[in-house]
Amino acid sequence: MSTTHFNTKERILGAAEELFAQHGFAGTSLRQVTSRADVNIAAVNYHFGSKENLVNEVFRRRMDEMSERRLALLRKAREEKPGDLEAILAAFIEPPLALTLDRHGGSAFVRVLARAYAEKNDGLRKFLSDNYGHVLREFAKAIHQALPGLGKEDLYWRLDFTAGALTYAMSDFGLIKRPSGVPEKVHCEKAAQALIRFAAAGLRAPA
Amino acid sequence: MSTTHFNTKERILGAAEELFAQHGFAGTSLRQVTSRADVNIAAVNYHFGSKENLVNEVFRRRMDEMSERRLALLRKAREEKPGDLEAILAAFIEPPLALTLDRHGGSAFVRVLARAYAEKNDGLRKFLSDNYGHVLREFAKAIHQALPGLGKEDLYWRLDFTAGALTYAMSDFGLIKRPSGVPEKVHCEKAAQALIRFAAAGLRAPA
DNA sequence: GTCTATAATTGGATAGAC
DNA sequence: GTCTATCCAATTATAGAC
Repeated sequence: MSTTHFNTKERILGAAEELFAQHGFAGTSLRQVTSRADVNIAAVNYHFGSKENLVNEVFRRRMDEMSERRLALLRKAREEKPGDLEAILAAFIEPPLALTLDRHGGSAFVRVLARAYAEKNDGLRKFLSDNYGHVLREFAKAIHQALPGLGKEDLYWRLDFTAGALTYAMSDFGLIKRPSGVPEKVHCEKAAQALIRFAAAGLRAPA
Repeated sequence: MSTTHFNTKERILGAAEELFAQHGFAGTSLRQVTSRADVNIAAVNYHFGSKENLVNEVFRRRMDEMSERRLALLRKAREEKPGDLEAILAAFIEPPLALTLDRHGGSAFVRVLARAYAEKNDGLRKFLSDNYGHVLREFAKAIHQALPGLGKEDLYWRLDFTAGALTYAMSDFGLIKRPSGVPEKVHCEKAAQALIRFAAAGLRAPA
């Protein structure tokens, strides 16, 4: 612990996260990373072994926390408001959106996440599916209980649509740009509320 | 015209499209492209001048047709079924999904499109926004007329969510995989119907 | 239009001193 | 743990023969 944020390893992770968000994984060179982190080029291989492993570690650092937060909120929602679809969706949506408000570069990570969805092959998708796939399955189970009338196939389609909408919204693609008068925090809360309403209505649509 | 599909230029475009879908733009080298297209390495610079321009041309080839098809269907929907939200959404969703059924590599292009959304800076986003942004604005207008009660801000949010869901669904990320017993064509039509229902319900949600 | 050959640069990774 | 220096493979791009 202690000054984790200022040692070499953390500086590399932070710089890599920002550059991956901006230029993608293949589009970012280790030289750019070490230059931005203001560390020596050899440090990345010393601490991470390879570029591929650096990519994985960039994910692990945020995903572990985000997944636990999602599952904790889901557990709480199922206890306190059983069958409440909006509460389930909030548990899914809020942790990633909260990252965009994080003081320390979490905002870059949500765009890195969007990148990951576009990566087709490579170890990365397997890494994510292996380590965090159970989270998505847990949410599928909860929504199935909240909407027992919805068939499995439609449920999966609509979950995919929801994940796509979330990814898109998180990455400030698209039409919506934060107006300069509106604070980031307010903008994010609006996004979360809008998405929960949209997805809840979509999930409840007649089959 | 004539044998456009078998000359060098078209072969390069086709090979590039497939590789871009699989490995991204930065992750694909021109040598991979020319190797798969079975043309000489120098041909790509002769025909396209640079890698960046090749990327743009890969987009132009499909986007021109797709955008015209979207606008034509939208025009038809507004004439024949004025105010019919589902018809508007169908006009937006069907052309890209139809590409996945295209005999000649259109299926790769939809994944290339998803890649494009993840590209943050670069000339590509500007190229797409400059050349095809008016299509999205046209759909925004149509939906605004179909749902006059929906405020501008919510409309834009929900349009972004819809575009995200579409992108995600097109790219076979996520949970849904086509079962081996189901033909591609049936799978795509199911996806389109499911998405139209989902998005229509989401757009109609109370503010 | 297509080829060979090569220039000029940049990439990931490592060896070895400190 | 951190540095310099370097290796070696791969990249984009071009020059010039055919």
